[in-house]
Amino acid sequence: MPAVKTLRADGRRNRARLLAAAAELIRQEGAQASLEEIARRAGLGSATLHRHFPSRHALLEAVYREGVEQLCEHAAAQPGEDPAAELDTWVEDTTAYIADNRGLGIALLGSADTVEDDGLTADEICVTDRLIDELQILVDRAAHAGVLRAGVTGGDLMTLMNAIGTATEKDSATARRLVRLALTGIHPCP
Amino acid sequence: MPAVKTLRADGRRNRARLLAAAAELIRQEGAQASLEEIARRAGLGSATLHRHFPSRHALLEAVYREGVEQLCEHAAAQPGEDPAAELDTWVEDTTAYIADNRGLGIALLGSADTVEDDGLTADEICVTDRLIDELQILVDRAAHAGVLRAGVTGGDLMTLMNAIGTATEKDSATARRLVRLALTGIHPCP
DNA sequence: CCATAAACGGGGTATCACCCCGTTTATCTC
DNA sequence: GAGATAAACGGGGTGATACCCCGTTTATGG
Repeated sequence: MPAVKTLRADGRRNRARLLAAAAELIRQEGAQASLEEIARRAGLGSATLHRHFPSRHALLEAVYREGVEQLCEHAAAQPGEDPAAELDTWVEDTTAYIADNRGLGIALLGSADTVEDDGLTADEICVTDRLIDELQILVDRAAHAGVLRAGVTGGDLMTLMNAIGTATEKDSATARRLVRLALTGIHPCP
Repeated sequence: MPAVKTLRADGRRNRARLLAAAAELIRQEGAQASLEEIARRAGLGSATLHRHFPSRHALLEAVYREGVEQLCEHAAAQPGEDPAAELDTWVEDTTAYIADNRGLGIALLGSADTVEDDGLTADEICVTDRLIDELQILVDRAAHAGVLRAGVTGGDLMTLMNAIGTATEKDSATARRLVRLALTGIHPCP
């Protein structure tokens, strides 16, 4: 028997429907979208939503994770030659994604301290780690090439990305411009 | 008769109580604090709160404005000699303030598009303008001194400040570090 | 001091998050 | 393949909330 509990077939299917409906509504209305409406659009009862995702935070986290996976695959598919440009591009693309998916980042960051349920934090860290792991590879490479200001961490950039992406909701062009602005500061001057 | 309608004495007093209660609760619970609870703490009925502030956005905006006034006075009281350092300090201080007053910035930025009431936008622009006016003086001075990268506007910095301040809620030390990180990019290299 | 309009707040409605618990359904065993 | 078993479901209840109607109280100016 597997260590991780496996969902029943209908459970998996309904969970996927909920995630799809949530992603759609969140893109339209932001992270405070009605959970009832999400369940309604998925054609399921609200109790089912709450069983799969015990809190709003858990649902947001799951939606976020899906996008993150896509981003990571996208990033992995584009190995660049210039470490600085590679880092910049990844950070810029990821920030634009966060901007396009309104409020996900801040909802995750901001509700971390209000989460009182145990066990949930583990999952959350998992997602952040997935992103930071990917980012840290680029950060290390840039640092090794000497094109990164000392003391800059993957976590710093992660927070910055979340910040800019969230503040420019639905306006990924501005997000890109601002992140580029902020990024020019992380490279030592020629 | 004055063009602006003046409030009755009790109206002014109760409005002030509501603002004080709102500022306190928002500092504790963030921008999604219960409006009923704010009215309760002010010792007033919820209808009174809704009469003074027709939407959550209007209330947040009023609370924000008070803090902004203080910030502007604080900034005006410290005329520096180095334009670059002066700009940096103002941006850093203001960002730290935003961080300390959880979610105010993003709540204002993010709900701008959901506001359907007319006339409200005018007030909102007013507050943003007050801050940007102050900022633009510093930006212009830095630009004139040649210590500002071309194309950087007061609005860019404003969004960046809101972004970082909001993402680092309650952690103004991190806010300061990140804003300093982002800022080093806005000055041309020596 | 009185008339008038401004300001108030109790209580209504609608919506929401979240949960209980009886019902349906997938899956496993024989 | 049929029945046992537990997993998954969802109708509907609870309590809290945002927001508003409307009868009552109170400030203010003549």
